[in-house]
Amino acid sequence: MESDDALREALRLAVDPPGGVSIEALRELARDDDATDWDIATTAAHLAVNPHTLRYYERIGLVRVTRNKAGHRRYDAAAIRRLVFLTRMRTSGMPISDLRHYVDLVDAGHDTVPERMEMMLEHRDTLRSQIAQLQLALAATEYKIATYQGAPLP
Amino acid sequence: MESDDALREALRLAVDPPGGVSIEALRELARDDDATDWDIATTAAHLAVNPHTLRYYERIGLVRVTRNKAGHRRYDAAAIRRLVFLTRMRTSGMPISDLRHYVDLVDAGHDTVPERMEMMLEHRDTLRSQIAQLQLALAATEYKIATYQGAPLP
DNA sequence: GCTTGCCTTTGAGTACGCTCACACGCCTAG
DNA sequence: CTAGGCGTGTGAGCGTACTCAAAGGCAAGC
Repeated sequence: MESDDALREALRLAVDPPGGVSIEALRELARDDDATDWDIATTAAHLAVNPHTLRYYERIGLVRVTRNKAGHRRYDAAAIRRLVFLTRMRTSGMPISDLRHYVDLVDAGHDTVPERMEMMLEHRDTLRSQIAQLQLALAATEYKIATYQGAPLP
Repeated sequence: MESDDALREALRLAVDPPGGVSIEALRELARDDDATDWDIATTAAHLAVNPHTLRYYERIGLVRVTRNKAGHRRYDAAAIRRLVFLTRMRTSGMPISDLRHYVDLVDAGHDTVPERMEMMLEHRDTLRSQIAQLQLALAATEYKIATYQGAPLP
């Protein structure tokens, strides 16, 4: 039933919000475990990033990706999960250097959990103030809109 | 009462949130109108930007700034208001090129109100999805934190 | 008078995060 | 068998938005 899979894939791509893999797609990837590894194009499409970016992330050590016998990248569920996390952190403004440090900590094992938590706590604060800033900007924008709607004022 | 002013200024600087002039400070600036123009250092401090950035914004035509007889910039209430708006738009990700276009429209007069409103409507949408993205990132971050707190899990 | 410090202009330099060019390899369809 | 399409690694290039360097001016305090 290959066309069935293709159809489901197309539907999923059409439905998923831009800029993120859906939770459902991720869950499905986790369910059948190792059979459904994605190639670089599929992965890039789901994550809404450039395939070049995925190669770049691997080059700088953010993810390790296995290869098939042709030497092509195959992204398994663990890699996708990490990439989802990484792209979320990136789109929320965490610098690449911090992410490199973070994955180094992950690779170093359980002893680094306190430092990782410290990083996440700090990022949480950053995110909260970012959201607050954006809400101010949104208010300013809506104020302008209201002004333009209300009066022919400059 | 110059030391009084200085004291109030210091207090205001201490209290204002980083990354923004307070509404109160702006209102006061508007109240006594032309007497309280700010120099570049004061303006930069209130807007939480580098003085170099203010010169840059003027250079590329985002603001017009008057000079005192020594040739130094003096930011009046109108300039500050525009800069507050500009920095809000910048911190919320509007590109400089769009801002240039926007101020050109403002300078071109009332006829451009529809296009300006169009820009603001579009930016409002951008902001809303940005906020949604950040809230996803916040949820992911809080999930990590909870994981690290709950179990000594990777 | 001279130093100190903040200001001026202009052109150049930097940081970041991709993004691309190039030269080549594998696999499938016609 | 060969052409098309997608993949590979590596070094170089790019866009954005600042950020700084250099050379000099003015004004107040010692």
